[in-house]
Amino acid sequence: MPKKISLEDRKKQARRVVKQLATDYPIAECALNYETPYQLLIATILSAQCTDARVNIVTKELFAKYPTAEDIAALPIAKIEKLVQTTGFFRNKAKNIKAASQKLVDDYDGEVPQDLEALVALPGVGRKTANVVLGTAFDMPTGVVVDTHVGRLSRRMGLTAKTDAVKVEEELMELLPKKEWIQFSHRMIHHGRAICDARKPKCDQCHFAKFCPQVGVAV
DNA sequence: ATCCCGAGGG
DNA sequence: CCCTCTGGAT
Repeated sequence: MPKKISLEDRKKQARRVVKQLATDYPIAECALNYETPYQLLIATILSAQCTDARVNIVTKELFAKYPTAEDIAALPIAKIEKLVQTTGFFRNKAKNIKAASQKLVDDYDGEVPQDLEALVALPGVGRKTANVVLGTAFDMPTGVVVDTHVGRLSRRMGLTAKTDAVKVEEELMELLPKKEWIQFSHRMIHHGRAICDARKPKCDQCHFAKFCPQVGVAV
């Protein structure tokens, strides 16, 4: 169990982290490939328990043939399953992608609504996916994207002790100014993939090591 | 064997 | 709260 950290300490630590993130990752962008908000929505649904590199391989073919909500809503489930098979959870993802696309066609003229409640009401779209779409495609941050990387790094760096993603998000929203939310998530994800990975974090190469409480500690 | 830009259902 | 869904990568 991680020990409890004071709010003041966590705020101070958050400022260090934000500063180092900006230094190490001046360009904070989404690693998923997409041309439209709809495509980002689909790519983000596919990214569950899958690497972004794998998602990009799958969406390259998917979006070339079926770029819009109308296109995917019209596809048979079996066809979608085959297209997204290598991203894992393919039956759930295929069903959700078709149903969400159909709902977009029916209720929003095939466009993606710029509203958290409306997004979360789409099949297969939870808080994490909705935050990604609103923050990245529409530049309308409604929260901090907390995926497996953001959660893991936030715990290792002493920003939170929570494991539940919603609670981690609440604590990060307390620590970070709203204008930092989007870049923070993208940069933390980059750092999580490149240096601070789950199995063997490269602490010897990590610029955060000088203020990271987890350096040299089994995580 | 463990983890990857989760969400839905019980 | 828990469990389930899944292939790919290391």
